[in-house]
Amino acid sequence: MNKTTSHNIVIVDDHSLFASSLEKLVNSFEEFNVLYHAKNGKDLQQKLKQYSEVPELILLDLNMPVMDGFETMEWLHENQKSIKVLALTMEDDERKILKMLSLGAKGYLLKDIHPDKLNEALVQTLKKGYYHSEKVAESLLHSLHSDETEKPAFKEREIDFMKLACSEMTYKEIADKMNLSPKTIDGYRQELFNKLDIKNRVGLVIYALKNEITKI
Amino acid sequence: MNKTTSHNIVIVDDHSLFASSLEKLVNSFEEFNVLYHAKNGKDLQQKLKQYSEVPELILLDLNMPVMDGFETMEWLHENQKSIKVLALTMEDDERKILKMLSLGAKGYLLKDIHPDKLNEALVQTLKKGYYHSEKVAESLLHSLHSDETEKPAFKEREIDFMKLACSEMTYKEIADKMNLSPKTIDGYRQELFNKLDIKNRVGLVIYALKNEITKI
DNA sequence: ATAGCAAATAGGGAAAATCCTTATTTCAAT
DNA sequence: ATTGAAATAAGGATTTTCCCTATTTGCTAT
Repeated sequence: MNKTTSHNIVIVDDHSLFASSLEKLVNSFEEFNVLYHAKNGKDLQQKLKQYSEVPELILLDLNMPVMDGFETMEWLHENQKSIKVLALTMEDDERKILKMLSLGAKGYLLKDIHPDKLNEALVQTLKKGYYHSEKVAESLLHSLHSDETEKPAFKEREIDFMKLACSEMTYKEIADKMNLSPKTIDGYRQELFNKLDIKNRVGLVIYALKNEITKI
Repeated sequence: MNKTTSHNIVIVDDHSLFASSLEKLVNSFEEFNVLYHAKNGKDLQQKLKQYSEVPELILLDLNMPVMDGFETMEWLHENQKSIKVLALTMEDDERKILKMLSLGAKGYLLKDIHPDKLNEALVQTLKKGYYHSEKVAESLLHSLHSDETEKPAFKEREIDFMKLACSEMTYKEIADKMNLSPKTIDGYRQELFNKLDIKNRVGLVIYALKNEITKI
């Protein structure tokens, strides 16, 4: 094994089966070597301290407990700027892609990528500094050209209200819970109905779930 | 390599990166060898025909396009009874676990399982005929002991109504769409509220989405 | 055929949600 | 100090939803 040309990689993913499997795959690539893997951002921070060898590149999952991919990316960009990061996830959600790239990720890979493409992505990221799969590049172009206005900006209290609206509580009960008059809640409701172009509470619930304001 | 004690495995998963990675991992286990992997049930059917060697065991993902894990399990149980199947998926949804086991799966693994446990699961399944992780066993016990009655049986029209209720239509509009009197719709509504122990339409929407009566 | 039973229909009235307009307070920037 | 935006909230009309109860219709088992 030619260790001199072997690049060190770290995998961050809460699914240990996937992480371990991926480690085997990456190790099977000529030029790459997995140092270790971490369960989440916190675990990564600890392991970066613990191990003297610093990886050149991190493969980062987004959905993780404790400290997710976005928080982790933010921290890495602040504290470990020399490490290149590729996001690796199931979801091709346009907003998430943009968010990760804006936080400093060098690329965004989907988990249904072909193994050969992963190798290529790793090589290119180290060589050119970035990599984007066709699918992701397409998504980005689409988001540039689409004139559908992006998600409207919500105020904190509106978001709180939306979350509570996705329950069996009446507006009066929601008002109590938020320590506001029912009439204020009615104002939020009206404002949201207008902004989102919806007709009733079910429309609001559907919007909140589709846009992951809340989960059920 | 001692091929005589090596058991043949097939992986069915639409995420080729995961499938390829998992293949490396399984191949690293002494007693196991991956024959090939398939993208979904249809692909598996074709490959089973194509290759003369029949696997002893299949690792089967649930969420796949074209032909999902449930359909595939059903087909395997009908047509390839000698092949043992382990479901391998992210979701620890009790109903899905029960459904897979009732369709004849020998076990149900979660993708956050530790690699060593996967090896153990494969060994045990071939030796004892089944394997269940602690987490899944717990789920099963819970479902046995929980006296919450299982999903109530819905009438066709009730299901139609529930789907339409997950929209911005008023009950009157739903009645029009279903060619029924609004009062009949109100009857469905009432019946469902009682059956599901919910208070209002938002509760119904949440139920329908949680139980995948409909999707948004 | 007929008793039984579920599905469909429906009335009345109360409660909640919706809609529209307008008013007050707060707080920060000029 | 004044302006202006954001948050809060009231009045009041209308529609939708919710709940209880009752009748009619149509199928099915005996």
